[in-house]
Parts: sequence; C-alpha cells; structure tokens
Amino acid sequence: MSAYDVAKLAKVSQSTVSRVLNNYPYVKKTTRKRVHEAIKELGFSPNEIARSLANKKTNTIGLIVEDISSSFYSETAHIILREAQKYDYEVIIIDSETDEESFNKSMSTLLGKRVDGIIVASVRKDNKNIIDFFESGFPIISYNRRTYGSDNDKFVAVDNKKGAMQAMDYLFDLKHEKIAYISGPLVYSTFQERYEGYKEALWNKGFEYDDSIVYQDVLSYDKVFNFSLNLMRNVDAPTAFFASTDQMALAIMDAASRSGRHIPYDISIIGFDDIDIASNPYIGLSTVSQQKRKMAVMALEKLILQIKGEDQKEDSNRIIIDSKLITRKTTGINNITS
Amino acid sequence: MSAYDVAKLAKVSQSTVSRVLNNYPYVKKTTRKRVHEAIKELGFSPNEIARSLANKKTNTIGLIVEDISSSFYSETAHIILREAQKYDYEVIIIDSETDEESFNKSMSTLLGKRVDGIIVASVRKDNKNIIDFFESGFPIISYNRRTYGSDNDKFVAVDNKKGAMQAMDYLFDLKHEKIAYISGPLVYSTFQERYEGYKEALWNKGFEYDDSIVYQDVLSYDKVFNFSLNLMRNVDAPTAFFASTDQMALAIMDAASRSGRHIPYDISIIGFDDIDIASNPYIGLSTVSQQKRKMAVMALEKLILQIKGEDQKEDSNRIIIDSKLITRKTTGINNITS
DNA sequence: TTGTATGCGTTATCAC
DNA sequence: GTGATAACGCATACAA
Repeated sequence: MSAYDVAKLAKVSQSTVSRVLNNYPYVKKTTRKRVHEAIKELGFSPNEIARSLANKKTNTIGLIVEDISSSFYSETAHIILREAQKYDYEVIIIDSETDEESFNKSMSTLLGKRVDGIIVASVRKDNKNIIDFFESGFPIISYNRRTYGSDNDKFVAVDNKKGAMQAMDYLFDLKHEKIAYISGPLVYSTFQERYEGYKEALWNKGFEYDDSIVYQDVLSYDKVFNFSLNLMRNVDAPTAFFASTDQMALAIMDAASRSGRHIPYDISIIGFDDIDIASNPYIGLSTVSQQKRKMAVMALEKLILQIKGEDQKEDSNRIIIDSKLITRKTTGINNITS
Repeated sequence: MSAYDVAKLAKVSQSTVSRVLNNYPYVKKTTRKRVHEAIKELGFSPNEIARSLANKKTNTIGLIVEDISSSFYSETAHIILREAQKYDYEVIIIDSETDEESFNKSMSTLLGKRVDGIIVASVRKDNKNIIDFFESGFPIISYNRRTYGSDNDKFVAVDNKKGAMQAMDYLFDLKHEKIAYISGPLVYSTFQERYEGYKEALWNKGFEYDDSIVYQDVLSYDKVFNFSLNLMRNVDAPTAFFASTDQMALAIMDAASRSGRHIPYDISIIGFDDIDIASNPYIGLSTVSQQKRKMAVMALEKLILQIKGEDQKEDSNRIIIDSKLITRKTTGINNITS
C-alpha cells in the first residue's frame, strides 16, 4: 500500500497526500481532513525508505562502539538512544573492534545506509581514516576517546590528564607514596592522557616513576588480577592502586581480597569512569567521574548541529569536560608504617 | 555520485554496473573488470536506500529493549549485534518503556523504516498489540520475556519456573527454611513464572507461603535495599534471600553488609540471570543462569529464518532453554540455630 | 489550493 | 552478454 491508495480513497492526487503528510500549510481544510480519514481507514504509514531516497536524509545516525556490553558504552549508548528519540532520530549501532580495518568496514556500511551522521565512541588515537571524514565535512564526532593529528577533529571527552592527577593527589593526601598504576592500551587517547597524568602527579610530588609497579597492557581481568596479586605479595607492596578504568579496579579489588587485604585499611584502590556498579554501596569504588550523561548528550547535540548545518565556526569542536573526583569506600588513609 | 557515473566511466550501461554489483554471472570478464576499476577509481559505494526501495528489503532488523544500560540487555544486545553482522544485517536499537503506548510507537517507527524483522527483548505478558504481529506473519520474535494468549507467538526464553525451583531446592539443601523472595513486576512473564516456581518449591517441601517475606514491586535498588534491611533487623529474619534478578541480589548483598551480616555465614543470597558482574570473584553471586548467549543467538537465528521464509512449520516457535544453577560464594549452609 | 510530471538510485523484465 | 525502460514510494518544481 502506498500514498496512491490513500489518494484514490480521498479522491485527491498523491502529491496532496504527500502535502498533508508533511504539514504543508496551503491545503484546504476539508481535503486535509479527507486525506487524514483515508490514512486512518487504510492504516497507512509512509515508507520512510522512499522518503529518504527523495529527501536525501534518513533521520538515522550511526553509533560505533567497541563493546556494547561494557558498562561505559552501554550506559552512554542508553543516553544517546533516549536523547536521539527526542530529535526524531533512530540509531544504528555497530559493535566492532577498533582496528583500522574494522573501523573502515563499519564506516562503509553506515555510509552505505546513508546515515545522516556518525558518533564514534572508541577511536584509536592514530586513526587516519576518521581524519578524512573530519575534513570532508560529513557530520561525525567522537566521544570518550579522541584522535590526534587533525585540525578539524571533533570530539567531546573528559580532561583525562587532570582526572588522573586528581586521583593521584587525593591518594597523596591520604599519605600514600607508593602507588601502582594500571593502564590500558596507549593506542587510546584516554589511556595515553591518564598515564601522563599519573606521571606528572608523581613528578610534581618529587616521587620517582617506578616501572615495576605500572601495568600497561590489554584490558584483561585476569591479567590485571595476576599483576596486582603479584605486587601485593611483595614485602613492600604498593599501598594504593590507581586503575585507569573501573573495570580494572574491580579486578584489583578481587586481588586485594584474595591476598587477604582489607580495603581500605590495608590498601586503597581508585578507578576511572564511574560506571554504575561503582556507586553500588557494596562495591563503593572511589573513582574519577567522566560525567557520562553530559558527555553523551553533548556528543549527540553537537552531531545534530553539524547535521543541520547550524554549527557555528566560533563553536569549539573540541569539548573537554571537567573530571570529578568521587570518593567512596575503597580509599583511605595509609596505615602501613614503612 | 551514482551508478550512472560508474557506467559512464566504464563505458557500459547502468544496468551492467548493477549486474556486477550483484555478482550476476553472465557478464563478460573484461567488462566486469572495467566496471570494478571504475568503481574503485570513483570510490563508489551503492546507495543502500535506493537498493532497499527497489528490493523491498533493508537488511536491517530492529531490536526493542527496555534499557540498554541494564546488564542483561546490553550483554544480549552485544551478542545479537555481533551475530547479525555475520548475516549482513544492521540493527536499529530502540530503547523505550514497555507500556503499550511506547511499544506501539517503537513498532511504528521500526515498520516505517521497513526493517526486515524485529526482536523484542521485553514485552509485557498481556501485550495485545504484538499478538497481531505474530499472527500477521511479519517476522518478529521476543526473547527473555514472552506474551500469553496467542497460538502463534514466537519466543525464546529460559525455563523460569524450573530455574526458580532449582534455586529454592538448592537453598533447601543448605538447610534454609525461611527464604525471602524478591520479585519484579508480575506484568512480565519472567517474574510471573519465577514467582510460581518459588511458591511451588515451597509447597513441595510442605512449607507455608509467608507474604511478609515476599517483595513484589518495581525493580528499584533502594526499595529492595530497604525491604531487605527491614527484614534482616527482625529477630527471626530469613536466613536466605532469593532475588528474581541479579541486580536486586546486589541490593540485598548491600543490605546484608549494612546490617552487619556476613555472607554466606549469616545469610545466603541467590540471584537470577547470571549477568557478567555476578561472576566477578569479588561479588561471586550464586545465581540461575539464563544462558544469555544461547538465548540471544537463537532469537536472532529464528528471526532470520522467518525473514527468509525458511522457518518450517514443524519447528517450534516457542523455544525454552534450560536454566542452570550456578553456585558461587553468596550461598552457604544455614548456621542459624532456631 | 491542487494536479502533473520528474527525479531520487537502484533492481528487474524485456528485448536485441 | 548487454542496454533500454519500467517500477519502487515518495517529494517537489511547475502549471493550472
């Protein structure tokens, strides 16, 4: 069934049906009513595909995510989905790896579907391909992780370096001096910058960087668990652990209890992200908040401005959100007398 | 840029371009090569929207979810997204409430976009609207929660009642006799059936159903926390809690530690779902597994069979997956002498 | 205020 | 093997 059927029933032309569908003002009231009745009678709903073809816009956006089952992504995706509804956009989510080949494939299928814009939740910092899109003017924005090397990049992210320094300074305030750091892959700007924050905080305090208490590898629960457990078994184990994600902090907490440590009396742990489970009182993880909601909402709004061509040149395309230290129950004063 | 540009460059007609795009066999090798070269030179990628209009299929499916940030949904969505890629389907995710009005709205926009099929993660058991779709033959399937009242319904779900009984029997084996039950809204088949399992397990043992130790309300962390904490403060508090979701079990664990109880020595807690965090050794929640992966994969496969019209009449459209009891560290023998 | 005709970028049916 | 040409279901410029 098409608009022609409606037209026939309402005794008008298909163009008139189209006009009432699009609220074109100059349609006689009575014919508008006839058309509406015909639509209802037939249960007609316009074919958005055909509409998109004629319009050259699909009212759908793409969201490329690394792993939607991971808390940070699912929580921000939730916000984006709900928010997009308000603007009448649907969203196609692509869940794929971040290597350049996978990324290109995701972009191709999204562009094939002619989405109006794309949000990328997880780029690698050296992704060259996305830069071409930034410069092409196609509506696209990344959040959480950013890319380097383009003057036209668009992203919204927390101040990762500052956030890391906040966490470190807080641990220093609690009299911790030997602080282990658990980093994710440095191919991501988030980890790169948090790592810099860790080092700079150390430097500011005059402490030396100790490679042996720094983990820098893939985000694997088991690997982080083992690394932490090993450290904890040393006589002069670190008194505090700073994890670059909450997920990893969970693994460290596990290692702590496995090693017989009591949090936060024997050991302090702080994370980064503030995923939902962190605020669970049973976990009560101290962490650095990314302000997920703000981040997700701004990414979407900025994208829509681009789509509508309303983004002002004066507006910055690089939005940096303030990090926020959140102290809960996994951090405490250092009781280890050394 | 369109296939016409490619055609011009390759000195063929647009139809021939279409033929090589679709791997139509009877195209001369040399012209096929010329077309491929032209495509590459122009960086052409076919407009899937136009293709969909001509084809009457979009190669995209819809997924209606209640809250993608909730573990169970994000974890199953992850599986569905990854799996759909293999079949060359994209997926539009709609995150919305489950009341009939919201549901109808979600369906309308999905049908407007002409998706090839729809997966519904969270229907209410009395949803009448979805029944019309089951009976219309439009490819649609629900997972996790089902609907009652249609002979043509299609779903894949765990055996919720049996799962609940497994949990209860396990607690009975651990010498628990007074077991509180935390239920979600009975408008969902999952909670309805788990509730029945709870009662039937009680009945089988000859224990009486005690309304005062049963929570039956919305899924709210705070409400469950308070309810549990109140119970625990009684002199003859339940020695075990059975939560109808892992999320709620987390709230109960919180209440337990708040009330000074040690899990599992003073109190046992068991959940339902087996979300990822449950297996975190720091949490170590005993639970009933829904076999998420199996469930998600089957829902998608069944849907695709429907789309391709290959679903055999002999096949059952009601797939019930076995529940699996998973014992971890939140359950133990009852030490309370009564 | 409304109808006619054309285009959007494909696929598919015919001819040649 | 390949090229016209008519759909697909709408939006829209142009006429009337």
